[in-house]
Order: sequence, then structure tokens, then C-alpha cells
Amino acid sequence: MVQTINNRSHHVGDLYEKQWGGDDPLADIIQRYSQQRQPIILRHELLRSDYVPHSLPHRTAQIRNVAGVLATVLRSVKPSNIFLYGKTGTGKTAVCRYVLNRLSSEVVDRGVNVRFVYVNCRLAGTEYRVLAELCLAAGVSVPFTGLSKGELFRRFQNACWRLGLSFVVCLDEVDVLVRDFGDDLLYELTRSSNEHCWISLIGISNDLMFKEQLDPRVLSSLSEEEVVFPPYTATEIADILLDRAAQALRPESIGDDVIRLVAALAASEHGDARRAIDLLRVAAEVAEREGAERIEEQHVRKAQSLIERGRVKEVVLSLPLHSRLVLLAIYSCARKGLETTSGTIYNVYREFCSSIGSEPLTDRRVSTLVSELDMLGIIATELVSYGRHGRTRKIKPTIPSSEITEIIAKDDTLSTLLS
DNA sequence: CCTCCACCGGAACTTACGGAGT
DNA sequence: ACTCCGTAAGTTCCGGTGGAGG
Repeated sequence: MVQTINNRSHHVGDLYEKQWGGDDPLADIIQRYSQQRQPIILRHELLRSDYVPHSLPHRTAQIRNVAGVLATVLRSVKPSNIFLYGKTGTGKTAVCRYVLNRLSSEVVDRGVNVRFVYVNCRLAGTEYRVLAELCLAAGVSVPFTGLSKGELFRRFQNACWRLGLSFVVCLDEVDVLVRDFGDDLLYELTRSSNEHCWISLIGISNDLMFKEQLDPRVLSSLSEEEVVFPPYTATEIADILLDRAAQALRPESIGDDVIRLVAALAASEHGDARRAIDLLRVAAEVAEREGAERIEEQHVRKAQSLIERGRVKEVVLSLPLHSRLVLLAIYSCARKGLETTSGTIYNVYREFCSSIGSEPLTDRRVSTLVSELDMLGIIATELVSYGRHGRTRKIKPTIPSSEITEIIAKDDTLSTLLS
């Protein structure tokens, strides 16, 4: 049906042309709309978070550091293991992939028998799948389940020895792997090198505390070299955005002042460049949808609340039943103007529990649930003392209660509590 | 200055559950 | 089918505390 209409659309246009004698009342609207539909985003892929840019402003020092350590591969010598750390969105992954890309083309030109592998441990999920990635890179095809980890590792090593292959393996978000499965795999990898076939590791982590979970032997071997990635400042983020916008967006579609606004909003968080680029992309999409010529401040503001809403929704939807009940208790107390202290909230929470026929948790447990909600940023707590009347936490909602109720209302068991 | 409220938050323990190994 | 193990959620117990009111 749709197909038919599309196929004949221009004929229909001709028909109207005749019928209205060039005076089609929709013509100018359609035309104006299609004129305005000049896209703002010319190259979507450049604004995606997994894109590796050709230039990385304000990361030359880190690039030189990493490349300096890895450069020995060009002489077939095993580089030291490197550990990269810094908060999210500070360019660790981008720098690493950038250097790896560059070196791997050099290596191919020089005929050195080294391969570069990049694995994101969080996306891979298990030790088995990380090993499977390595096997794949060594040209060994392995079933995606069924073998033991030891067998996988043996096959990988056999392939390396047979082909005289060496590897530079980048384990991104390696902290996740260690948290979930321990450091056994890292230990195996760090000690499996010999004269001709070696494995160099690049560990990337945004959790600094992670180092404490490592076996001292693994730690000392993994962090032979360390490169720190400090958060970007607002002006640095602005540079990055300017650079990216120039390539991805139609020229003239965004002004410097708007870019600086995006940068300032993103930098006020943690200097996270990924967030900044997300914000830019969403703002551009908003502007496009509204048929605007340029991205203006209002589009950025809208984009920000859009992103924030998405985040809140995701968080609330992932909450288990009792956390939701606690959250609901907090927001309904706040709406009724009751004192939002732990005691009152716990009582309201108990009422909610009994009205949906669920056993309430203890006050101690609820106390940690409140702390967790605080950590997630959907409420804010403050320790206060009322002297003789004790000490408690004052709990404040941080997002409009309408948003919370809107999300909770979709839940059948909880919607009855909204009143 | 001392008391004592109403809760905070650490620690140890229990329970439930989903794999892994056999 | 069975045990074993690790983990997450939750409970019990309890020591700790800032400051209004005595």
C-alpha cells in the first residue's frame, strides 16, 4: 500500500498540478518543508561514541607515551605492558585504538609478525569470550561454547607458536573482567611469553581502586608502564567539539557560543568528552527534527533534559520492587509536604507494603536502599541532627515527581499506590 | 556540661539461587 | 541427580553520634 503511494507520488503531483493549475495549496508548504530539511548532521557515524577520530586534541602527550612504549614492535621486540587509567570519557580508548591502528599499518608495511587485538572486556562478558577473541585474531576458529578455558588458551598458544605470531592485546575495561572473574586470565597472559612469541598487554581501566584487587605479581607485570588520563577541562572539550562538529555537521549549522555551552554543560560533570559528544549529537537531532537551520541554545537545553530523562527512566525501571516502594514513599512524602526523614519514610513505606500485600524489609535494609538511591542521583540525602529529637537523614527528591510517577504508573502493582 | 533521641552504618550471619563440576 | 561454591539480598546485633534541652 505504502509502496504504491510512493511509486506514484510524482504522478499524483502532476495530477494536482493540472487540477489546480499550479495553485496547489500544499505545494508551498511541502516545498518549504523540504527546503528546510537541509540536514544538520552530514556524517552520523562521526558522532557515535565508538568512532575513533583522526586527530585527538589535547592527548598528544598520552599518544606519544603509549606509542613510545609500543614502538619496539617495529623491531619485533616485546614492548612493556602498559596500564592506562583515567575516568570515563577521558580518551583512553580513543588514544589506544588510534595508536594501535597506526602501528598495525606500519607493522604490515614492514612485514613484522605481530598482531594487534582490541577487546572490550565488558562487552565480551566472560573470560571465555575474551579468549575466543584472541583465538579469532590468531586465525583459530573455536566453538562459542563447549571447550574449557584451558583448552582455548592451549589452542591459542599452539597457533602462536606454529605461526611465530606475537600479540599486542588491549583489554579495555579490564576492571570488569577482574571484578567478575578474578585475575587468573591476566596472570596466564602475562607469563605466557617466550623469546619469539610474546604477548604484550595494554590494560585500560576507569576504576583506580581496581589495582588493589590484583595479585601483586600481576599488578607489577601489568603496570610496567602507566599512563594517566586526566579529565578534560571545559576549553579542551570545546576544542574537541569544534573539531568534531566541523567534520560531522553542515558548516554554519552551529555557532561557537553554542559549542561552548555544550562543552560547559558536559565539563561541569566530570570532563567527560563522550557525554559532550552525545549531547552535541542529541542537540543536532532535536534541531533537525524541529526543522531548524541551526543548532541553538534551546536545542541544547532540550537535548540535555532528554538525555537526563532517559537516564532516570532507565535507572528507575531497573530498580527492584522494594527500592521502587522506597522511592515512591520518598516522592509521595515530599509531595504531601511531610518531613522527609528516614523515620517517616519508613512508615509510609510499610503502609505501601501492606497495601500491596508484601512483607516490608527492615529499617536497616531500607537505610541502605536509600543510600543506593542517593548514589544513583535520583534523590539527595543530608545528615542532620535534631538534638534531643535524634539524628536522621533528610531526604530530598532531585527530579520532578511527575517524571517518577509517570514511570511508576506503568507498573501494575504500584500504580494503585499513586494518589 | 551532660543526656539521650532517633537514627547511621559496620560486621557477621542467614537465606536463596544460579552455575560448575562430577 | 548430586554436591559444592560464590554471590547477592536481607537480617540481627550493636557501637557510634551531633546537638537541643535539661
